[in-house]
Amino acid sequence: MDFTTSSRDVLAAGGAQLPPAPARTPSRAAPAPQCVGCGARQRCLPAGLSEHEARCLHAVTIGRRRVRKGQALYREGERFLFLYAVRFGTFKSTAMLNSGSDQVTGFHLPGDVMGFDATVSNRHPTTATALEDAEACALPYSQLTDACAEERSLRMQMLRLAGAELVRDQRLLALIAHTHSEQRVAAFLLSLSQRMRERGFSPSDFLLRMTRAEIGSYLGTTLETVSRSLSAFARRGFITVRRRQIHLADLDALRAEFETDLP
Amino acid sequence: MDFTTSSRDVLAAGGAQLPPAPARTPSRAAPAPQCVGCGARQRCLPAGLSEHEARCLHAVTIGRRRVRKGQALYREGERFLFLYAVRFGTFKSTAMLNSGSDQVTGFHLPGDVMGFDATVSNRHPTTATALEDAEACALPYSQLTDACAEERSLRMQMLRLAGAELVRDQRLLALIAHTHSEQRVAAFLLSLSQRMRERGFSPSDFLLRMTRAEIGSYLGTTLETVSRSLSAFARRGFITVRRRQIHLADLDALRAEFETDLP
DNA sequence: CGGGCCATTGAAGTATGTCAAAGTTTGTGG
DNA sequence: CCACAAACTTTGACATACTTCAATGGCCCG
Repeated sequence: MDFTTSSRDVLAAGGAQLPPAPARTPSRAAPAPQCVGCGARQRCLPAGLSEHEARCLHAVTIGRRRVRKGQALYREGERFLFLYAVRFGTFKSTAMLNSGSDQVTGFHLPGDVMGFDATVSNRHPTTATALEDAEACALPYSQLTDACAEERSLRMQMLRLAGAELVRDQRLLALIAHTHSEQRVAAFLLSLSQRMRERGFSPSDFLLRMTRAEIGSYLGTTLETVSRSLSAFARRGFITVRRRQIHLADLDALRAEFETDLP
Repeated sequence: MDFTTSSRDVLAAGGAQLPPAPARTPSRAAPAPQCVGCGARQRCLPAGLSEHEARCLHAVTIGRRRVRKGQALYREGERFLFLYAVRFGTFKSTAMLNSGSDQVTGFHLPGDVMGFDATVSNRHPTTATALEDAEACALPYSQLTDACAEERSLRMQMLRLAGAELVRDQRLLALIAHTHSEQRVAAFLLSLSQRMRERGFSPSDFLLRMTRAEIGSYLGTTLETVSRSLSAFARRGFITVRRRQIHLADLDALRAEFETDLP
């Protein structure tokens, strides 16, 4: 990890943590057979693997699951059989609280691999819901761990992806535990911007696929506070907001906002 | 995972999530050669593996590292070479914030395996410090992933341990994001109590190895609030506190406290 | 085109952070 | 072994960021 920028990537997705691809294949990951032509390939499971190394994925039968907006890819409590890699679209992960309400634990963009948290109990501890029409690859966990026997680099990639999620959660924890709400919202926007950039989208203009309430739940605050923070940023000229449409007019100002007065 | 009690194990350590041992060896995990005689064995890496399965750990040279109170086992930014399994003593994990102050990201008891968060970047993103004189096993990560080639169950155990930490962080996140400070402190005490029980210590009488400030940092609040919460519990007769010595007089009342008025 | 969801904004109440001071324990060095 | 210093904890008073409650308006989808 590049520690000089770590403070700016507080909420970066797991994929953002991957080291650069080996020099041999500088700008694109080696294609696993089923992955050829997938737009998310370079941020997904085969990322960073050589062609030879990715060959062991031949043995894995990868299914595709189309999910409509609002529908669940898997639900809390379901048996754990697959890891899921986002092909396109956006997902949220949620966990039910005692009270019955939902806590949002993550947002997932193309290339993200979901489901590592199910390895403990063989049940999914969260529900994954599509925030727009989306598609994911279903990776049979059993076959995947079998494939790991052959290729050391795949073994390490699996643990790396799990570790990436761990780091992401730790940073979110630090953010929520130690900053004020405006800084959290700023960090959220910066993180999303960075993830959009990494996926080839505009880092300064994008559509929020989640509601203010979902952002609030994720950041440990209320929808009103999120809305007020966005309005405050807009008033100060950092951003333009119109409903879900976000334009980041001054990324540096936003970064400064996020870095100020930490305890 | 047992979902009926999940709400009570909010902060449970990774080890707490392991499924029961196979019927063949009901009450003790199969010994890896170096692990024979280790008190933490049943909650550690070889937990749940059969004797045959644990044999592949032969090839792993396990070193022991003695650490005095206040000293670091590894530091943030150091190269990632080993996972560490706690033999005895208590550790805290901390990450430096922008401001230079430390955020506590976890407490680790015997049997806990630390370091999975380093798999992403090949650097430790946190510092592990002993809260009392302690000892840990250093597991060479490279050898460990090699050993995974042979044994499927070891591969799964590795991912399971990483996933356990993930679940723990997610629950802590939900706790901090969605509860008031007294509930967090109650949950912290309950979690510690549970972890003590799992390790064969008294679940109702134990010594806190961490300061109020460290608890506060971990729970996203201040040392004063932690102190006030403990005093409040004591005043209501749920617990007795004397400095670091804790006696849980009424576990059920504490659970009720923790479960009340979630949003 | 209408109903429901979503977002914005205001006003008021409150939990908790902050500042401060005193007491207690632990550790250290003479 | 004692004495002093440093670190930790407790408790109080005050300030404030944020939640809560409420009302309005806009947008989208059926």
